[in-house]
Amino acid sequence: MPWESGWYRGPAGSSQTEATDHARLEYEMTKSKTPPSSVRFEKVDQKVSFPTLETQLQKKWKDEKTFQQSLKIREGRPRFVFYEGPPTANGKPGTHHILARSFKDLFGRYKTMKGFYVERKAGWDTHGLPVELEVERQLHISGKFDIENEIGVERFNKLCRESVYRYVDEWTAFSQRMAFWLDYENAYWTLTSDYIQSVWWALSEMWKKGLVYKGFRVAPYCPRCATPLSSHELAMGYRDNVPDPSIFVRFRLKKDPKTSILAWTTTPWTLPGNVALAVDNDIDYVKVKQGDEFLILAEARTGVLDGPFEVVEKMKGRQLIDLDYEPIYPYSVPEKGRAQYVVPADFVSTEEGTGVVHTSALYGVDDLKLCLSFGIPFAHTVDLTGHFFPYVEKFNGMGVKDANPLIQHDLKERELLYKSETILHTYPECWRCSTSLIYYALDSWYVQTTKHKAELLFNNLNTNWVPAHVKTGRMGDWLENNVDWAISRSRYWGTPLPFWVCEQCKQQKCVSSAAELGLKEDFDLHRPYIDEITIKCENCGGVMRRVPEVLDCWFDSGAMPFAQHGHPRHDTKLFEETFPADFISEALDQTRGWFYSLLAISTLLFKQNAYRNVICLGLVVDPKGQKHSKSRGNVLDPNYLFDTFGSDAVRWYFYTAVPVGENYRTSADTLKETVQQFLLPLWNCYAFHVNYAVVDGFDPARPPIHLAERPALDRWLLSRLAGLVKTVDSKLADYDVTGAARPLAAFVDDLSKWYIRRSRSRFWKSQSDSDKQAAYQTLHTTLTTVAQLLAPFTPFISDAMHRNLSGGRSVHLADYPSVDAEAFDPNLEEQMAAARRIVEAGNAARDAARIKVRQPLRSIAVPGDPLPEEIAAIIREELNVKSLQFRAKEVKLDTDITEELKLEGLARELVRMINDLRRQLGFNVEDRVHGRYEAGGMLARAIEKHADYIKRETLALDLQPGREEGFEGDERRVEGEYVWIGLKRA
RNA sequence: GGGCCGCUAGCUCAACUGGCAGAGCGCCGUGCUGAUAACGCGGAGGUACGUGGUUCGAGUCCACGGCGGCCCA
Repeated sequence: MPWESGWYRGPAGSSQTEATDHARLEYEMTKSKTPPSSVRFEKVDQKVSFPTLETQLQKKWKDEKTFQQSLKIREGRPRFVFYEGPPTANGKPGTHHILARSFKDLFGRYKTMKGFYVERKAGWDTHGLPVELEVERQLHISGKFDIENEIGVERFNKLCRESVYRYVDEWTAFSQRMAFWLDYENAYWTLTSDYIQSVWWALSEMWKKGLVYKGFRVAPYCPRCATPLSSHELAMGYRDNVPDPSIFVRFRLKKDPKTSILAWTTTPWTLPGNVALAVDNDIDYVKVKQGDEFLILAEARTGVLDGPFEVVEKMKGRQLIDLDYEPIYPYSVPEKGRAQYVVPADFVSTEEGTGVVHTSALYGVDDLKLCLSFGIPFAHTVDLTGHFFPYVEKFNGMGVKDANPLIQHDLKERELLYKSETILHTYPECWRCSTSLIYYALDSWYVQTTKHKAELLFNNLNTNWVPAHVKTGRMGDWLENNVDWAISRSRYWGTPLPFWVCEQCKQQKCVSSAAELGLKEDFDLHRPYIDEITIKCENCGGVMRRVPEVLDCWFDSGAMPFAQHGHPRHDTKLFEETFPADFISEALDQTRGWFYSLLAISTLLFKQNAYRNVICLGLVVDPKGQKHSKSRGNVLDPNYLFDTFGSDAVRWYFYTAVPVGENYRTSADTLKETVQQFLLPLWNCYAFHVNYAVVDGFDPARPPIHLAERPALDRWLLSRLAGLVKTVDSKLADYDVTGAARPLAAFVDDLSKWYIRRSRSRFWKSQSDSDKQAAYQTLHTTLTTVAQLLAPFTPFISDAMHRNLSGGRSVHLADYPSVDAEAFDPNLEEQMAAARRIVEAGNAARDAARIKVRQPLRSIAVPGDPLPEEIAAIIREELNVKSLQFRAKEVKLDTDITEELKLEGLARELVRMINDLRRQLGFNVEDRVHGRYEAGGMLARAIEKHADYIKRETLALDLQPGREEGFEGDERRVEGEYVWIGLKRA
């Protein structure tokens, strides 16, 4: 690994820190208001290991309590309110969790640096089916029967609690490793009594408004988990190309058994529950003859018939209404009431099937509605675990899916099966356990969100979504199709529903606190303990018992704005100060999850949304665009990324890689590129500055050289910097992270590839003049400012830089940089851009002429308007030409090399050779040397003529001909001639 | 079946309101280098998913279709 070695070498050795004499500068000191407090830089190792650096800083932050300090210095300032969407404390954190946490942390730090007080309370979502399933796996049990009869609810919930605690520790370590600053010590947990009671309070408020009701409703239902699924859970489990039977069944008419109505279904197991057939009044139906049998079906659907047929009669659907047919099974209808006849319905279509819909009251949304409206009696044929009841004798105890083929077989034997096929369609399965869902009618508690749909839409409209299209697209669309929120779950580990029902008079009551039940504060409000609490009915004096269900855990997390503070039992003021949130951020799979539950609860209780700004992130996927999954084996281990590249690299990747909202095609290669393209060049700029500053004893506390007196290159950089500060700050203010981060990357690129490239000699030259001082001051200001700009993005590397550049002060306690308007110089930036275009053309011309840059040339002529001399000088130096003319037709390089130019070129070759030798011999950049040489011809003349230049560039005190004892040397070929150079440290 | 997003070089991504298709990585050549495991210059590499339309002019706007992702049903 290239960046594997340690970072700081520790305090540098005295030979390195000792400022050399030539660096003792005489500055034109103007007035100095404060006595300069010298900053002593620590030497920086170029070969940095970011992971090592990060763990060292992590420790430092912990020891110095930097996070707490950053809050303390903003106490009393206006708040910026952030809500932490609690991760489910179940399962290990993955790379995709770094994404949302990077964005959350970014704004916490940014707003703190902007002077806001940004409390950040961690939170853990601790209830719900995922936790239960994990415990089921650990115990090797499965389903409600095992939990209730083998383990017991008490022990089961105890294990759920323990499981949650285990994962929270892992999450905390993970979050801190990626520098996600939250208050972990005062995290909110959805399982605490305080939290539960806040949730109860919310439910009781909704109850008072008449928004909570119990319904007998058909819902997607997992027979394995024995619980209905909410619509957002349902959304997670659709699977394509699920094979299912597709069968056509004869329903023989009572008055004419040779004639059957043909109905179609993909769920044979619902046939024992058949209570009616539905047709559309206005659809055209036909009676056809096949052999000696007659079939009735929609005219448009006769294509489903096998073999030839003869139409013997045409009719409208309404003519079929009220026809009685022979029940195909006797199980589904109680003794009283009329069933098993043809009814009209508006949901019948001729797009598939036969235009006749088999209706089984309890296993379809439309079915139940229809039966209720016609008063058709019905009874369940399938129990809560998806098995047939004993009175369904033929299939007693069978699971519904297993029964499908048997039912088909049975119908076939009785000549009721017209035909059977298999179809592939999209069908939902349980998002946790992958069991095929069934639609099943059962008791369920609902919050009537549809009553406030207009408000939900309105509040959403007043929320700032990033990216913007989510507001009216994904989220708006979802709200338009709002259905009442099914909040109950027939499970164990969750907030118990605080609803008590009287055994005698069925009176219902919603409780809002433990005290109301006469319970002490330390009472565990979970099942099974809460189930034992009864209260006396105010209506009839009877016994009220709690309903058995627990709460959808999305309601838990959606209640966090107030529940995290125990509102209203504790600290109502704190809640009011921190509602609504200024900012939240999660991945876009939360549209139907947390984004919705926050909006819904806040709208119902407080008539406004719980968040003002929300960043909705894409997903982390593999390089092919596929979602990470264990079965595909394409999971990226976050700890591998942390240990290999560091968390700054991962964060920076997420800020810059794609526009917010898009998916991240992530791999080790993309992270490696991030390090090489951004972090290493940044670090190298910093190391360059510090290491020369150490040598030269640069003191940043000295009064700054006035801007106007600094060279063009410095003024250009500071102008670019001013523009950068403005851009980054305003983009962050707009929650445009990519728009802020990418210009930062471009700036560091310019800094490295142009400013430092063109300024190197200013730093290593021996003279200590104001030009050198200006270079140091410019670079120091720039790097310090860049570190501050970067602090919210890459908190580790920026702090390492900032501490060393500013005498140990953490960047996270600094203010965010403000724009130096004086430095802004668009004209100069344009000139510099022109200069760089000229340099590009000039280098290309040199390349075409095959003349190396070390060989000085007399002149170059370029097109375009003249640039100021200061800029022209930069171009001449970069292109190594004596003169530069403008307004030429094309780039014209004078390629005539005179002897004088040749000698100069050779001198420059020798400088490079000597410096290379210095490096080979392990000399430090500031070491003075003695030099000896052996050369002939042109080379000797070059050395003689340009001795001063060579000595200056190589820090040689002397350069004498002849070999000598004690000089280490090297023989090389330069321009076809041999030369020997020997060096000795002075 | 519907909604949203995307599709540009081998890969990852740019291009303000329509105005000569770009960068980085990778590849080849070459140069430069006492900050850089870097950098400069040149080269190879493009049917901008397809079709049709609007326009003097479309990667960009419109329509239809395809593919991928997410969501809804």
